[in-house]
Amino acid sequence: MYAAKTDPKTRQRARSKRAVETHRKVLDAAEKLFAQKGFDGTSVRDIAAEAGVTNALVNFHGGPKEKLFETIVARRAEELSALRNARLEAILTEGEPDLRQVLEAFVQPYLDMASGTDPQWLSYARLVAMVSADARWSTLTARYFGPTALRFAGALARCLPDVPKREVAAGFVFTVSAMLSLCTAQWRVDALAGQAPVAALDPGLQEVLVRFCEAGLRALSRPV
Amino acid sequence: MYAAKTDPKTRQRARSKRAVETHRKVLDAAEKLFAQKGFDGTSVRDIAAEAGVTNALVNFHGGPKEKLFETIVARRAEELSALRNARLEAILTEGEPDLRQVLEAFVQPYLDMASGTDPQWLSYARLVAMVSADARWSTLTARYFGPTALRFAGALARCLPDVPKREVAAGFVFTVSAMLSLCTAQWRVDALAGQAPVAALDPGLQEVLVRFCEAGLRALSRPV
DNA sequence: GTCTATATGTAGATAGAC
DNA sequence: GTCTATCTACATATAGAC
Repeated sequence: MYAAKTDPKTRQRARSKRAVETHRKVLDAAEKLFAQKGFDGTSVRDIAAEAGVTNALVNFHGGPKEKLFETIVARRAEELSALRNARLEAILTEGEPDLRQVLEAFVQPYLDMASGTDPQWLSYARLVAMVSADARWSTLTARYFGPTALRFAGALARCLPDVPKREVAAGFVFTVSAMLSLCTAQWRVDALAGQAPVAALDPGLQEVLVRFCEAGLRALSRPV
Repeated sequence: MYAAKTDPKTRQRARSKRAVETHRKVLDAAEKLFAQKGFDGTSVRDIAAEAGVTNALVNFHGGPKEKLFETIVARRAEELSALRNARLEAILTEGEPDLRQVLEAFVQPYLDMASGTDPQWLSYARLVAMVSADARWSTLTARYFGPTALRFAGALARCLPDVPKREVAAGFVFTVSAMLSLCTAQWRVDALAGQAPVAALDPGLQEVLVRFCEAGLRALSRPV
Protein backbone atom coordinates (compact mmCIF):
# COMPACT_ATOMS: atom_id res chain seq x y z
CA MET A 1 0.00 0.00 0.00
CA TYR A 2 2.13 2.84 -1.21
CA ALA A 3 1.04 6.23 -2.34
CA ALA A 4 0.31 6.26 1.36
CA LYS A 5 3.64 7.04 2.93
CA THR A 6 1.60 9.50 4.92
CA ASP A 7 -0.50 8.26 7.76
CA PRO A 8 -4.14 7.79 6.65
CA LYS A 9 -5.24 10.15 9.39
CA THR A 10 -2.87 12.83 8.19
CA ARG A 11 -3.85 12.50 4.55
CA GLN A 12 -5.94 15.54 3.80
CA ARG A 13 -7.43 14.98 0.37
CA ALA A 14 -9.20 11.90 -0.95
CA ARG A 15 -7.62 10.24 -3.97
CA SER A 16 -9.42 10.69 -7.25
CA LYS A 17 -11.38 7.85 -8.77
CA ARG A 18 -8.75 7.48 -11.43
CA ALA A 19 -5.98 7.25 -8.87
CA VAL A 20 -7.80 4.57 -6.92
CA GLU A 21 -8.36 2.66 -10.13
CA THR A 22 -4.69 2.90 -11.07
CA HIS A 23 -3.68 1.73 -7.65
CA ARG A 24 -5.91 -1.30 -8.00
CA LYS A 25 -4.68 -2.10 -11.51
CA VAL A 26 -1.07 -2.02 -10.36
CA LEU A 27 -1.73 -4.37 -7.46
CA ASP A 28 -3.78 -6.76 -9.55
CA ALA A 29 -1.17 -6.90 -12.29
CA ALA A 30 1.60 -7.43 -9.75
CA GLU A 31 -0.30 -10.25 -8.10
CA LYS A 32 -0.95 -11.99 -11.36
CA LEU A 33 2.63 -11.81 -12.57
CA PHE A 34 4.31 -12.59 -9.26
CA ALA A 35 2.16 -15.70 -8.98
CA GLN A 36 3.01 -16.73 -12.54
CA LYS A 37 6.70 -16.01 -12.72
CA GLY A 38 7.91 -15.39 -9.20
CA PHE A 39 9.58 -12.38 -7.68
CA ASP A 40 12.80 -12.46 -9.69
CA GLY A 41 11.10 -13.52 -12.89
CA THR A 42 8.80 -10.51 -12.85
CA SER A 43 10.06 -7.02 -13.66
CA VAL A 44 8.48 -3.75 -12.69
CA ARG A 45 8.20 -3.08 -16.39
CA ASP A 46 6.23 -6.31 -16.91
CA ILE A 47 3.84 -5.20 -14.21
CA ALA A 48 3.43 -1.78 -15.78
CA ALA A 49 2.68 -3.33 -19.17
CA GLU A 50 0.16 -5.76 -17.67
CA ALA A 51 -1.56 -2.94 -15.80
CA GLY A 52 -1.48 -0.68 -18.83
CA VAL A 53 0.35 2.12 -17.04
CA THR A 54 3.84 3.59 -17.16
CA ASN A 55 6.44 1.98 -14.98
CA ALA A 56 6.92 5.16 -12.98
CA LEU A 57 3.38 4.65 -11.75
CA VAL A 58 4.14 1.19 -10.52
CA ASN A 59 6.79 2.65 -8.26
CA PHE A 60 4.52 5.44 -7.18
CA HIS A 61 1.64 3.20 -6.17
CA GLY A 62 3.47 0.03 -5.27
CA GLY A 63 6.64 1.41 -3.78
CA PRO A 64 9.92 -0.47 -4.19
CA LYS A 65 9.51 -3.89 -5.76
CA GLU A 66 10.09 -5.81 -2.53
CA LYS A 67 7.53 -3.74 -0.68
CA LEU A 68 5.03 -4.33 -3.46
CA PHE A 69 5.61 -8.07 -3.23
CA GLU A 70 5.01 -8.05 0.48
CA THR A 71 1.79 -6.08 0.01
CA ILE A 72 0.57 -8.68 -2.47
CA VAL A 73 1.32 -11.61 -0.19
CA ALA A 74 -0.09 -9.88 2.87
CA ARG A 75 -3.49 -8.76 1.70
CA ARG A 76 -4.85 -12.25 1.02
CA ALA A 77 -2.96 -13.81 3.91
CA GLU A 78 -4.72 -11.58 6.38
CA GLU A 79 -8.15 -12.26 4.95
CA LEU A 80 -7.47 -15.98 4.97
CA SER A 81 -6.13 -16.08 8.51
CA ALA A 82 -9.19 -14.24 9.75
CA LEU A 83 -11.50 -16.81 8.16
CA ARG A 84 -9.51 -19.74 9.49
CA ASN A 85 -9.21 -18.39 12.99
CA ALA A 86 -12.90 -17.55 13.20
CA ARG A 87 -13.83 -21.05 12.15
CA LEU A 88 -11.41 -22.59 14.62
CA GLU A 89 -12.71 -20.40 17.44
CA ALA A 90 -16.25 -21.54 16.71
CA ILE A 91 -15.19 -25.18 17.03
CA LEU A 92 -13.17 -24.72 20.19
CA THR A 93 -15.97 -23.01 22.06
CA GLU A 94 -18.18 -26.02 21.43
CA GLY A 95 -16.02 -28.30 23.55
CA GLU A 96 -13.40 -30.88 22.64
CA PRO A 97 -12.57 -30.50 18.94
CA ASP A 98 -12.81 -33.31 16.42
CA LEU A 99 -9.86 -33.90 14.07
CA ARG A 100 -11.87 -33.66 10.90
CA GLN A 101 -13.48 -30.40 12.00
CA VAL A 102 -10.13 -28.78 12.76
CA LEU A 103 -8.71 -29.97 9.48
CA GLU A 104 -11.64 -28.50 7.59
CA ALA A 105 -11.40 -25.26 9.52
CA PHE A 106 -7.94 -24.87 8.08
CA VAL A 107 -8.43 -26.23 4.61
CA GLN A 108 -11.96 -25.24 3.60
CA PRO A 109 -11.69 -21.46 3.79
CA TYR A 110 -8.95 -21.51 1.20
CA LEU A 111 -10.52 -24.19 -0.99
CA ASP A 112 -13.78 -22.24 -1.01
CA MET A 113 -11.99 -19.09 -2.10
CA ALA A 114 -10.00 -20.99 -4.72
CA SER A 115 -13.23 -22.49 -6.08
CA GLY A 116 -15.00 -19.14 -6.14
CA THR A 117 -15.33 -16.51 -8.78
CA ASP A 118 -12.00 -14.73 -8.26
CA PRO A 119 -9.40 -16.74 -10.20
CA GLN A 120 -6.59 -14.98 -8.38
CA TRP A 121 -7.40 -16.91 -5.23
CA LEU A 122 -6.43 -20.13 -6.95
CA SER A 123 -3.14 -18.81 -8.28
CA TYR A 124 -2.38 -17.36 -4.86
CA ALA A 125 -1.47 -20.92 -3.88
CA ARG A 126 1.44 -20.77 -6.27
CA LEU A 127 2.60 -17.54 -4.71
CA VAL A 128 2.43 -19.04 -1.24
CA ALA A 129 4.29 -22.14 -2.41
CA MET A 130 7.06 -19.95 -3.80
CA VAL A 131 7.26 -17.81 -0.70
CA SER A 132 7.39 -20.88 1.52
CA ALA A 133 10.21 -22.45 -0.44
CA ASP A 134 12.43 -19.38 -0.42
CA ALA A 135 14.40 -18.58 2.73
CA ARG A 136 14.59 -14.95 1.69
CA TRP A 137 10.92 -14.47 2.57
CA SER A 138 11.01 -16.31 5.87
CA THR A 139 10.21 -13.23 7.94
CA LEU A 140 7.24 -12.65 5.68
CA THR A 141 5.84 -16.14 6.19
CA ALA A 142 6.56 -15.99 9.90
CA ARG A 143 4.61 -12.77 10.21
CA TYR A 144 1.60 -13.61 8.05
CA PHE A 145 1.22 -17.36 8.45
CA GLY A 146 3.12 -18.24 11.61
CA PRO A 147 0.57 -17.34 14.31
CA THR A 148 -2.31 -19.14 12.62
CA ALA A 149 -0.15 -22.18 11.94
CA LEU A 150 0.79 -22.38 15.61
CA ARG A 151 -2.85 -22.18 16.64
CA PHE A 152 -3.86 -25.02 14.33
CA ALA A 153 -0.91 -27.20 15.30
CA GLY A 154 -2.07 -26.81 18.90
CA ALA A 155 -5.65 -27.71 18.06
CA LEU A 156 -4.58 -30.77 16.09
CA ALA A 157 -2.46 -31.89 19.03
CA ARG A 158 -5.53 -31.73 21.27
CA CYS A 159 -7.35 -34.06 18.87
CA LEU A 160 -4.46 -36.51 18.93
CA PRO A 161 -3.37 -36.59 22.56
CA ASP A 162 -1.24 -39.72 22.27
CA VAL A 163 0.80 -38.46 19.29
CA PRO A 164 4.07 -36.65 20.03
CA LYS A 165 3.85 -32.92 19.29
CA ARG A 166 6.67 -33.14 16.80
CA GLU A 167 4.82 -35.74 14.77
CA VAL A 168 1.61 -33.73 14.81
CA ALA A 169 3.62 -30.78 13.52
CA ALA A 170 5.01 -32.93 10.72
CA GLY A 171 1.54 -34.11 9.79
CA PHE A 172 0.35 -30.53 9.66
CA VAL A 173 3.25 -29.53 7.38
CA PHE A 174 2.40 -32.45 5.09
CA THR A 175 -1.23 -31.35 5.06
CA VAL A 176 -0.38 -27.80 4.06
CA SER A 177 1.91 -28.97 1.30
CA ALA A 178 -0.68 -31.40 -0.01
CA MET A 179 -3.29 -28.66 -0.07
CA LEU A 180 -0.97 -26.36 -1.99
CA SER A 181 -0.05 -29.12 -4.41
CA LEU A 182 -3.69 -29.77 -5.19
CA CYS A 183 -4.16 -26.10 -6.03
CA THR A 184 -0.96 -25.64 -8.01
CA ALA A 185 -0.73 -29.04 -9.66
CA GLN A 186 -4.16 -30.52 -10.16
CA TRP A 187 -3.13 -30.80 -13.81
CA ARG A 188 -0.60 -33.40 -12.70
CA VAL A 189 -3.39 -35.51 -11.26
CA ASP A 190 -5.20 -35.23 -14.58
CA ALA A 191 -2.05 -36.16 -16.47
CA LEU A 192 -1.30 -39.19 -14.29
CA ALA A 193 -4.87 -40.37 -14.67
CA GLY A 194 -4.65 -39.94 -18.44
CA GLN A 195 -7.27 -37.21 -18.59
CA ALA A 196 -7.40 -33.78 -20.15
CA PRO A 197 -6.56 -31.05 -17.64
CA VAL A 198 -9.45 -29.26 -15.98
CA ALA A 199 -9.19 -25.55 -15.21
CA ALA A 200 -11.25 -25.39 -12.04
CA LEU A 201 -10.55 -27.01 -8.69
CA ASP A 202 -12.26 -30.42 -8.63
CA PRO A 203 -14.62 -30.77 -5.61
CA GLY A 204 -14.09 -34.53 -5.67
CA LEU A 205 -10.36 -34.06 -5.20
CA GLN A 206 -10.97 -31.61 -2.38
CA GLU A 207 -12.75 -34.39 -0.52
CA VAL A 208 -9.90 -36.77 -1.39
CA LEU A 209 -7.44 -34.29 0.09
CA VAL A 210 -9.26 -34.07 3.40
CA ARG A 211 -9.71 -37.81 3.64
CA PHE A 212 -6.05 -38.41 2.84
CA CYS A 213 -4.82 -35.97 5.46
CA GLU A 214 -7.25 -37.02 8.18
CA ALA A 215 -6.27 -40.67 7.82
CA GLY A 216 -2.60 -39.72 7.64
CA LEU A 217 -2.80 -37.81 10.89
CA ARG A 218 -4.81 -40.51 12.68
CA ALA A 219 -2.25 -43.11 11.64
CA LEU A 220 0.34 -41.32 13.77
CA SER A 221 -1.32 -42.68 16.90
CA ARG A 222 0.50 -45.73 18.16
CA PRO A 223 -1.63 -48.89 18.30
CA VAL A 224 -2.93 -49.42 21.85
CA MET B 1 27.27 -30.98 -20.25
CA TYR B 2 28.85 -28.35 -22.38
CA ALA B 3 32.42 -28.10 -23.50
CA ALA B 4 31.16 -31.18 -25.29
CA LYS B 5 29.30 -29.78 -28.26
CA THR B 6 31.28 -32.39 -30.11
CA ASP B 7 30.17 -35.99 -30.00
CA PRO B 8 32.18 -37.95 -27.41
CA LYS B 9 33.26 -40.36 -30.12
CA THR B 10 34.55 -37.52 -32.26
CA ARG B 11 36.43 -35.85 -29.43
CA GLN B 12 40.07 -36.57 -30.08
CA ARG B 13 41.94 -35.42 -27.02
CA ALA B 14 41.17 -36.02 -23.35
CA ARG B 15 40.52 -32.94 -21.25
CA SER B 16 43.24 -31.94 -18.86
CA LYS B 17 42.85 -32.55 -15.15
CA ARG B 18 42.46 -28.83 -14.58
CA ALA B 19 39.72 -28.59 -17.19
CA VAL B 20 37.80 -31.46 -15.65
CA GLU B 21 38.14 -29.83 -12.27
CA THR B 22 36.87 -26.49 -13.59
CA HIS B 23 33.94 -28.21 -15.23
CA ARG B 24 33.03 -29.84 -11.94
CA LYS B 25 33.42 -26.60 -9.97
CA VAL B 26 31.09 -24.77 -12.36
CA LEU B 27 28.41 -27.43 -12.14
CA ASP B 28 28.64 -27.70 -8.37
CA ALA B 29 28.46 -23.94 -7.91
CA ALA B 30 25.51 -23.72 -10.27
CA GLU B 31 23.66 -26.48 -8.45
CA LYS B 32 24.20 -24.87 -5.09
CA LEU B 33 23.05 -21.42 -6.16
CA PHE B 34 20.12 -22.54 -8.32
CA ALA B 35 18.82 -24.56 -5.38
CA GLN B 36 19.24 -21.62 -3.03
CA LYS B 37 17.97 -18.73 -5.10
CA GLY B 38 16.19 -20.19 -8.10
CA PHE B 39 16.87 -19.76 -11.79
CA ASP B 40 16.07 -16.06 -12.06
CA GLY B 41 17.61 -15.21 -8.73
CA THR B 42 20.96 -16.65 -9.73
CA SER B 43 23.25 -14.88 -12.19
CA VAL B 44 26.03 -16.42 -14.20
CA ARG B 45 28.32 -14.04 -12.38
CA ASP B 46 27.20 -15.41 -9.02
CA ILE B 47 28.02 -18.88 -10.25
CA ALA B 48 31.44 -17.79 -11.48
CA ALA B 49 32.22 -16.17 -8.14
CA GLU B 50 31.06 -19.22 -6.20
CA ALA B 51 33.15 -21.49 -8.40
CA GLY B 52 36.13 -19.16 -8.26
CA VAL B 53 36.44 -18.83 -12.02
CA THR B 54 35.76 -16.10 -14.58
CA ASN B 55 32.28 -15.86 -15.93
CA ALA B 56 33.45 -16.63 -19.43
CA LEU B 57 34.37 -20.07 -18.15
CA VAL B 58 30.87 -20.63 -16.86
CA ASN B 59 29.58 -20.14 -20.36
CA PHE B 60 32.30 -22.31 -21.82
CA HIS B 61 31.65 -25.26 -19.52
CA GLY B 62 27.99 -24.82 -18.77
CA GLY B 63 26.69 -23.38 -22.01
CA PRO B 64 23.86 -20.85 -21.99
CA LYS B 65 22.26 -20.39 -18.59
CA GLU B 66 19.10 -22.35 -19.43
CA LYS B 67 21.09 -25.29 -20.72
CA LEU B 68 23.18 -25.25 -17.56
CA PHE B 69 20.04 -25.31 -15.44
CA GLU B 70 18.68 -28.28 -17.32
CA THR B 71 21.98 -30.12 -16.90
CA ILE B 72 21.83 -29.55 -13.16
CA VAL B 73 18.28 -30.82 -12.83
CA ALA B 74 18.89 -33.77 -15.12
CA ARG B 75 21.97 -35.34 -13.65
CA ARG B 76 20.44 -36.18 -10.29
CA ALA B 77 17.02 -36.92 -11.75
CA GLU B 78 18.42 -39.68 -13.89
CA GLU B 79 20.34 -41.25 -11.04
CA LEU B 80 17.26 -41.10 -8.85
CA SER B 81 14.90 -42.55 -11.42
CA ALA B 82 17.25 -45.45 -12.01
CA LEU B 83 17.27 -46.28 -8.30
CA ARG B 84 13.52 -46.01 -7.98
CA ASN B 85 12.74 -48.04 -11.04
CA ALA B 86 15.17 -50.78 -10.06
CA ARG B 87 13.57 -51.05 -6.66
CA LEU B 88 10.09 -51.11 -8.14
CA GLU B 89 11.06 -53.79 -10.66
CA ALA B 90 12.36 -55.96 -7.84
CA ILE B 91 9.04 -55.74 -6.06
CA LEU B 92 6.90 -56.37 -9.11
CA THR B 93 8.75 -59.53 -10.08
CA GLU B 94 7.98 -60.97 -6.65
CA GLY B 95 4.24 -61.05 -7.33
CA GLU B 96 1.42 -58.76 -6.25
CA PRO B 97 2.94 -55.60 -4.76
CA ASP B 98 2.17 -54.32 -1.28
CA LEU B 99 1.28 -50.64 -0.85
CA ARG B 100 3.92 -49.92 1.73
CA GLN B 101 6.61 -51.55 -0.39
CA VAL B 102 5.73 -49.48 -3.46
CA LEU B 103 5.63 -46.31 -1.40
CA GLU B 104 9.07 -47.03 0.03
CA ALA B 105 10.43 -47.89 -3.39
CA PHE B 106 9.59 -44.35 -4.41
CA VAL B 107 10.43 -42.47 -1.26
CA GLN B 108 13.41 -44.25 0.26
CA PRO B 109 15.95 -43.86 -2.55
CA TYR B 110 15.69 -40.11 -2.26
CA LEU B 111 15.52 -40.00 1.54
CA ASP B 112 18.62 -42.19 1.71
CA MET B 113 20.50 -39.87 -0.61
CA ALA B 114 19.29 -36.81 1.28
CA SER B 115 20.45 -38.36 4.55
CA GLY B 116 23.83 -39.32 3.12
CA THR B 117 27.15 -37.54 3.00
CA ASP B 118 26.49 -35.31 0.00
CA PRO B 119 24.56 -32.27 1.29
CA GLN B 120 23.61 -31.30 -2.24
CA TRP B 121 21.18 -34.19 -2.38
CA LEU B 122 19.11 -32.61 0.35
CA SER B 123 18.99 -29.19 -1.26
CA TYR B 124 18.10 -30.85 -4.55
CA ALA B 125 14.58 -31.17 -3.13
CA ARG B 126 14.29 -27.41 -3.17
CA LEU B 127 15.34 -27.34 -6.80
CA VAL B 128 12.76 -29.95 -7.71
CA ALA B 129 10.07 -28.07 -5.78
CA MET B 130 10.88 -24.92 -7.73
CA VAL B 131 10.93 -26.70 -11.05
CA SER B 132 7.62 -28.40 -10.30
CA ALA B 133 5.91 -25.16 -9.39
CA ASP B 134 7.01 -23.28 -12.50
CA ALA B 135 5.15 -23.90 -15.75
CA ARG B 136 8.17 -22.74 -17.71
CA TRP B 137 10.00 -25.97 -16.87
CA SER B 138 7.12 -28.32 -17.56
CA THR B 139 8.84 -30.03 -20.47
CA LEU B 140 11.82 -30.59 -18.21
CA THR B 141 9.76 -32.26 -15.50
CA ALA B 142 7.82 -34.25 -18.06
CA ARG B 143 11.03 -35.60 -19.54
CA TYR B 144 12.94 -36.39 -16.37
CA PHE B 145 10.21 -37.27 -13.88
CA GLY B 146 7.16 -38.13 -15.97
CA PRO B 147 7.90 -41.73 -16.97
CA THR B 148 8.83 -42.84 -13.47
CA ALA B 149 5.82 -41.07 -11.99
CA LEU B 150 3.52 -42.91 -14.40
CA ARG B 151 5.07 -46.24 -13.48
CA PHE B 152 4.56 -45.65 -9.77
CA ALA B 153 1.03 -44.36 -10.19
CA GLY B 154 0.27 -47.60 -12.00
CA ALA B 155 1.83 -49.74 -9.29
CA LEU B 156 -0.07 -47.88 -6.56
CA ALA B 157 -3.31 -48.45 -8.46
CA ARG B 158 -2.63 -52.19 -8.45
CA CYS B 159 -2.29 -52.07 -4.66
CA LEU B 160 -5.61 -50.22 -4.35
CA PRO B 161 -7.87 -51.92 -6.88
CA ASP B 162 -11.11 -50.44 -5.55
CA VAL B 163 -9.89 -46.83 -5.62
CA PRO B 164 -10.59 -44.78 -8.78
CA LYS B 165 -7.42 -44.11 -10.78
CA ARG B 166 -7.90 -40.39 -10.46
CA GLU B 167 -7.92 -40.58 -6.69
CA VAL B 168 -4.84 -42.77 -6.62
CA ALA B 169 -3.13 -40.18 -8.79
CA ALA B 170 -4.13 -37.44 -6.36
CA GLY B 171 -2.79 -39.46 -3.44
CA PHE B 172 0.49 -39.89 -5.26
CA VAL B 173 0.77 -36.16 -5.93
CA PHE B 174 0.11 -35.48 -2.24
CA THR B 175 2.79 -38.00 -1.32
CA VAL B 176 5.40 -36.40 -3.53
CA SER B 177 4.63 -32.95 -2.20
CA ALA B 178 4.76 -34.16 1.40
CA MET B 179 8.13 -35.77 0.75
CA LEU B 180 9.50 -32.59 -0.75
CA SER B 181 8.10 -30.51 2.09
CA LEU B 182 9.86 -32.70 4.65
CA CYS B 183 13.15 -32.14 2.86
CA THR B 184 12.75 -28.41 2.23
CA ALA B 185 10.90 -27.43 5.38
CA GLN B 186 11.81 -29.72 8.23
CA TRP B 187 12.74 -26.52 10.05
CA ARG B 188 9.03 -25.68 10.04
CA VAL B 189 8.28 -28.87 11.90
CA ASP B 190 10.91 -27.92 14.46
CA ALA B 191 9.48 -24.42 14.75
CA LEU B 192 5.90 -25.63 15.21
CA ALA B 193 7.03 -28.09 17.85
CA GLY B 194 8.94 -25.33 19.62
CA GLN B 195 12.34 -26.88 19.05
CA ALA B 196 15.62 -25.62 17.69
CA PRO B 197 16.04 -26.46 14.00
CA VAL B 198 18.07 -29.55 13.12
CA ALA B 199 20.29 -29.51 10.07
CA ALA B 200 20.03 -33.15 9.05
CA LEU B 201 16.97 -35.06 7.91
CA ASP B 202 15.35 -36.66 10.95
CA PRO B 203 14.93 -40.45 10.51
CA GLY B 204 11.96 -40.37 12.85
CA LEU B 205 10.17 -37.92 10.58
CA GLN B 206 10.98 -40.07 7.57
CA GLU B 207 9.02 -42.88 9.20
CA VAL B 208 6.23 -40.43 10.01
CA LEU B 209 6.09 -39.42 6.35
CA VAL B 210 5.68 -42.97 5.12
CA ARG B 211 3.06 -43.80 7.73
CA PHE B 212 1.12 -40.65 6.94
CA CYS B 213 1.08 -41.31 3.21
CA GLU B 214 0.34 -45.02 3.46
CA ALA B 215 -2.66 -44.39 5.69
CA GLY B 216 -3.79 -41.52 3.50
CA LEU B 217 -3.77 -43.71 0.41
CA ARG B 218 -5.51 -46.62 2.12
CA ALA B 219 -8.23 -44.28 3.32
CA LEU B 220 -9.23 -43.67 -0.29
CA SER B 221 -10.79 -47.14 -0.42
CA ARG B 222 -14.51 -46.93 0.11
CA PRO B 223 -15.82 -48.88 3.09
CA VAL B 224 -17.20 -52.28 1.93
C1' DG C 1 41.04 -23.77 -21.71
C1' DT C 2 41.39 -19.60 -19.81
C1' DC C 3 41.91 -14.84 -19.73
C1' DT C 4 40.46 -9.57 -20.49
C1' DA C 5 37.57 -6.57 -22.64
C1' DT C 6 33.45 -5.44 -24.43
C1' DA C 7 28.96 -5.66 -27.08
C1' DT C 8 24.24 -5.40 -26.12
C1' DG C 9 20.22 -5.63 -23.51
C1' DT C 10 17.49 -5.01 -19.37
C1' DA C 11 16.94 -4.22 -14.54
C1' DG C 12 15.01 -0.79 -10.56
C1' DA C 13 14.34 3.75 -9.45
C1' DT C 14 13.74 8.77 -9.75
C1' DA C 15 13.96 13.80 -11.50
C1' DG C 16 11.42 17.13 -13.23
C1' DA C 17 7.84 18.85 -16.58
C1' DC C 18 2.98 19.06 -16.76
C1' DG D 1 -1.10 11.67 -10.22
C1' DT D 2 0.89 10.97 -14.32
C1' DC D 3 4.02 11.59 -17.94
C1' DT D 4 8.86 11.33 -20.51
C1' DA D 5 13.52 10.93 -20.14
C1' DT D 6 17.32 9.26 -18.00
C1' DC D 7 20.71 7.64 -14.35
C1' DT D 8 23.16 3.72 -12.76
C1' DA D 9 23.78 -0.90 -12.16
C1' DC D 10 23.81 -5.37 -13.60
C1' DA D 11 22.42 -9.05 -16.77
C1' DT D 12 23.96 -12.76 -20.64
C1' DA D 13 27.01 -13.73 -23.90
C1' DT D 14 31.03 -13.64 -27.01
C1' DA D 15 35.42 -11.98 -29.51
C1' DG D 16 39.94 -12.41 -29.65
C1' DA D 17 44.58 -12.51 -27.28
C1' DC D 18 47.33 -15.80 -24.95
